Amino acid sequence: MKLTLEALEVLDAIDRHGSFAAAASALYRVPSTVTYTVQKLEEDLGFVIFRREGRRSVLTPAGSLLLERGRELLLAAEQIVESAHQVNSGWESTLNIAIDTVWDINQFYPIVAQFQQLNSGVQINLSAEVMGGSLEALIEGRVELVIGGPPPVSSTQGIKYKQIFTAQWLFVVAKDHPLTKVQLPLSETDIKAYSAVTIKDSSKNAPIMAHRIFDRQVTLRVASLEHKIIALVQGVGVGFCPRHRIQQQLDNKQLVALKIANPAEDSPHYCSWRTNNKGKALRWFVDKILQQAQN
Amino acid sequence: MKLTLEALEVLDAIDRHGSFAAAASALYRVPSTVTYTVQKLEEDLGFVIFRREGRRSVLTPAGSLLLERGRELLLAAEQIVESAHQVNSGWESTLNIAIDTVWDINQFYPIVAQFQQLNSGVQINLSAEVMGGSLEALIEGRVELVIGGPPPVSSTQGIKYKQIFTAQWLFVVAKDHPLTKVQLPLSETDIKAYSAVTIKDSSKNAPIMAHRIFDRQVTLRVASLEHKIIALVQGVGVGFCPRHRIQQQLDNKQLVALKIANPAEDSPHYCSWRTNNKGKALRWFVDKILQQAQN
DNA sequence: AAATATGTTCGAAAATATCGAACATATTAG
DNA sequence: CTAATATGTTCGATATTTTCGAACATATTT
Repeated sequence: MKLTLEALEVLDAIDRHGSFAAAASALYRVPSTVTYTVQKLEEDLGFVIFRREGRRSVLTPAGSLLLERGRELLLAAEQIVESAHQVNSGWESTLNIAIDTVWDINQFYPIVAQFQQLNSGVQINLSAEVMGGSLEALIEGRVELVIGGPPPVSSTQGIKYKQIFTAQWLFVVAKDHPLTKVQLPLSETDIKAYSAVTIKDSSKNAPIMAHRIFDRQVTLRVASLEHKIIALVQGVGVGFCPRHRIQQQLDNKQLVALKIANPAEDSPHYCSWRTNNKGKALRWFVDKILQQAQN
Repeated sequence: MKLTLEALEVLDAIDRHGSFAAAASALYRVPSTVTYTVQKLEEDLGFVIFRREGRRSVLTPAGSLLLERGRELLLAAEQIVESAHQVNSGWESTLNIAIDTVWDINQFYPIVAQFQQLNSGVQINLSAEVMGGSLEALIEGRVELVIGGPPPVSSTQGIKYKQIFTAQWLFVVAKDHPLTKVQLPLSETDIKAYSAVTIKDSSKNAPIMAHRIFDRQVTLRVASLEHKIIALVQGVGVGFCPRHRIQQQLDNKQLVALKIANPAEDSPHYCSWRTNNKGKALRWFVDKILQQAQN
C-alpha cells in the first residue's frame, strides 16, 4: 500500500494524453519508464490499473477510481504547498473576519478594496455576526479578527483587543407610533405596553441576557441591525439603536428618538484579534482599523 | 515544488514522537535518514520546515501548516487506496463493526465464525459501544455497521437502518435488596432512596439524557451492560435491564424483577450501516443479522 | 565534569528509477 | 495483403536517490 504522488501524475498523463507513449513524451521520459512506473504501482497497490487490450490500455474500475480521486489528491497537494509558501512569506493563506452588526459593514468595504490592491494572495472571508456571536467565533477560532464586537471576557488567553468606538443608544420609534403622543420622559411602564424589536444573538449558546430591553416585553427577534432598523421604521415595534446607524432615518423623520426615564448607557465596541496569528494580513487590518478609529 | 507522501509521513512521525531520533526509530530508519529527508523536502519546497533550536526542532508556521494539511492528505491517500481495493475485489479490506452493549456479543461470535469460513480476507474489527457511542462511531466513519444501537437521527444521510429487536426493560435488584421488602408496585419515591447503576454513554459528547433513571438519584456509572449486571447482582445499586440479557440471573434468583408504578417502555433496537460501503462483507453481515432477527 | 541524548555531516553501500536497444503486437497505408 | 508505423513490454546497463553507519557537534541531565 505505497501510493506516491509521482505515480499518480504518470497515471494522469497517460489518461490525459491517451497513451503510454504520449504520456512518456509529455513527461520527458522514455516509454519503458512509464511502463515500469505503472507496473510498480500495480504491484505496490495489489490490483491492476490498466487492462492491456493489445496496444491500447483501458482503465479497470479500480484504476478509474484511483485516477479520479488521485487527481483531487494532486490538486490538494499543490494547494497545500501553495498555502505553506504564503504562510512562509508572511501572508496568511486566508483571513476570516467577523463584523458585528453594530458596525456598518459599508464602512469596511473600502478597506477591503484597499487590501486587495496589495495583491497579497490572501483569501478574505467576511461574516456578519451579532453581539456574542462574533466573540464566540473568535474564541473558537472560526475567525481571526472581530470588528465592533463587545470586549472579550478578560480571562480569555490568546486574544488582544482595543476599543474603537462608543455607541450611543437611542430609544426610537416610528414617526407615527402611539408612544410619540405620550408625555416624556417615557417610563418603563409606558414602554412595556408595546412590543419591542431585538437582535438575536448569533452565538450558538446565547447567554440569557436581556441587553437593552426590559423584561417580559413581547419582542420580535431579527437577525441584524439592518433588519431591526427596517422593523422599527415599519412600526412593528420599538427599541434601542446606536445613533450613528440611524442618523439618516432620524434626519428624514422616519424614526423619532424619545427621551426615557432610564436611558441606555453608551456601550464600548472593540476590535479583537487572535495573537497566535502572526500574519501580515491580520496586522494590516488591525492597524488600519485602529488608525481609522482615531479619527 | 515536489511534495511526496513519504516525506509527509516522516514529518508526521517527527511531530508525533517528538524528535528526529524517535521518529527514525518508529520508521525503522537511522536518524541521518530523517535529517536527509527533511532537508531534501525543505530544499524541494523552498522554505524551512523546522527551525533548529539547539537539539530541539520546532515547526515554523509554514511547516506547521504543511504538517496539518499534510495529515489530511495522507488520510485521503489511504482512503483512496482502500476504496480502490474495495472496488477491485468486491470485498472490503477491513470491516469495522460496533455492537451495542444491549445486544449480547456472544450471540454474534457464531456469525463471525461463519464469516471467517468464507476466507474472504476481510479484516473484521469488533468494538463494543454503549448507546449514543455506536451511532457516533457510525456517523464519524469509524465503523461501517452498528448492531443493536438506537435508530439514527432521521436526518443523517448515507446511513440505512432496520429494527432487529425490541428490548423489554425490567427494574431489577439483588435478591436480598431492601426494596424486595417494600410493597409493590414501587413508587418513584421508593426508588429514589437507593443508588442506581447506569451505563455510561460511550460517545464523546454524551448528551445529558437521563435514560431510564429518574433524576437526582445517586448513581454508579459503568462501562457496559455486563458490568451493570454484575453491579446489580452484587447489590451495589438498582436499575433497568433488558429482559433477554438477565434471564439467567432471574432464573437462578440472583436478581429479582420488581413491578414499578412507571414501568420503562420497550425500546426498539436497530441494525444500522453506511451506504457508501458497497462491499460484499457488509452486505453479508447485514443480510445475516436481518435474517436472524426474523426468527 | 561526565554521561546521555539529539541532530548533522559525509563517504560507502544499497535500492530504485531511467535509459536504450531489441522484440512483440496492433493499426494504418499503399 | 504486405509493408510501414506506432505502441507497449522486457531486460541489461547506467544514473540517481535513498539509506546506512561512523564520526562529530551540541544541548540536557546526572
